[in-house]
Amino acid sequence: MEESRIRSAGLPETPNRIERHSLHDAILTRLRDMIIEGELAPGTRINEGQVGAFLGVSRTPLREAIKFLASEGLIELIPSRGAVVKKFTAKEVRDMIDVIRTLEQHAGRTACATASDAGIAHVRALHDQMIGCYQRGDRLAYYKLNQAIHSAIVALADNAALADVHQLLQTRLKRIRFIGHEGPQKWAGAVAEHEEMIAALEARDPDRLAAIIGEHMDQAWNRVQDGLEG
Amino acid sequence: MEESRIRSAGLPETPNRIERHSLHDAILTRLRDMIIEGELAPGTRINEGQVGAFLGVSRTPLREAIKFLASEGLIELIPSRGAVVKKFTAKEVRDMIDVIRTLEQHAGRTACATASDAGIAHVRALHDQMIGCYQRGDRLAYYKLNQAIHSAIVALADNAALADVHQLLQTRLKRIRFIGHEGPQKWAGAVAEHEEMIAALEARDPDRLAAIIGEHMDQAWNRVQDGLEG
DNA sequence: GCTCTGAATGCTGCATACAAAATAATTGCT
DNA sequence: AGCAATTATTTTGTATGCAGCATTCAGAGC
Repeated sequence: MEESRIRSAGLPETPNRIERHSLHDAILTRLRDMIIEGELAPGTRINEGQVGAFLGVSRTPLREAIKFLASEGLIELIPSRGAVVKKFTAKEVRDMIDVIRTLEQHAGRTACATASDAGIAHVRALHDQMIGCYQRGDRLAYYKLNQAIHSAIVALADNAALADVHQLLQTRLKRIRFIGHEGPQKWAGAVAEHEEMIAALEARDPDRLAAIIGEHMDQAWNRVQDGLEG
Repeated sequence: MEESRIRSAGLPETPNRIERHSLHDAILTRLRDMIIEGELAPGTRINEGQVGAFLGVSRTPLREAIKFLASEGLIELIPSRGAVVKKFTAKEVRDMIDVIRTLEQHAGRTACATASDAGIAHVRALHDQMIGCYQRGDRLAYYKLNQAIHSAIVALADNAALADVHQLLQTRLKRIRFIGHEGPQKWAGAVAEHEEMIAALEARDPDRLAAIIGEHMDQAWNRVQDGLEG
């Protein structure tokens, strides 16, 4: 029962068909990726027919996924006119980073007080991996591990709501950060800041950790800003 | 490119097109209300056929609304088994309040620095109204104004992302808070705390404001806890 | 030449129809 | 009677069809 399903005739050769068991999750992830990677640029109106045919699914589950992403803030719903990929202004991006900073600082403080040694060691392990990526110059893997580390620190706080909202904003920003290619010296700086973060975490020094996170997010804003202005 | 808008030039800027999003928003609000008011109790499995018939809509837009609410965290999706109203544990509630405290404190600090006098005056006005509700013993109106005030303070920070995530958690908590009926003395305490909050805001004293918000959220947790156990 | 009007087209929003999965009911066997 | 297996029924998941709104474009009127 491999290919017995929908055959959208006459569309791009590459089978972009979806393989998972639940279409809902699959469409969701696929759409998110398409938005993050810029395949669906901000401001783009999502044509249900076209996108549905492209993904090889009918409009019904696609629309459900669109509604879900709309609630996540990646997509904007316009009455009787469908959905467009949300376009973020510079201020909105700065505001998002501002909130993420607040959340991570709070998470960090909590983590210093409550996290297990094993949990902290796990973050350290991720960090070591990331160092490897840096030395290898593997930007994509670095990028992913970077996000993973920030999420891991938030996870140390053991607060589902905190992790939720952090993840939400992180997702909204992903496309933006995906663009930001900092130069080598800034990259080195970012790595150094990470090193300091882990150190403060291992020392369980909440104020120092919060301070570094604050710095780190400021830098993130600078990098993004450069990327936005070109 | 100037978009498609400038057609009939003499008419009001915003066409009063209330409700052509019709069903989607309507179902959304209705479902949220049903959940908040307990008509759909936590843990309840949502039968699409029944609920759809009850609301007088077909399953298609209902499912879209369910997906939306799932993304908001009010509903949980279980593969091939539909949707159930999310049931929050005591820890989850405490964690949500913890995050809300952090967000409101940050909002308060920002507001002290950047809010306009008019904006602060508006919060004061809401507060005065709320006092009226308190004196009249109008719990429902008080409850709604209470939420409005907290949202207004967050709004003063002029940060859309902040407002978004705050609103998100606020919504998740609504049903819980809706239950919590504190006794008269606690109610009086809450009113007093609000008074202090507004005062600190008018004085633009960020640390004091943050401290009071912290206290206030601790109290909120107490009240909720009583409600959960009582 | 320009604006306005109205038909044509495409797309969204909703409902219905159909397929697959899960739950409930029933039968058959020990 | 108890339990397993199987069938029936309910419910979810997906596709398709249809009506109405929006956008476009052609032509009439100025």
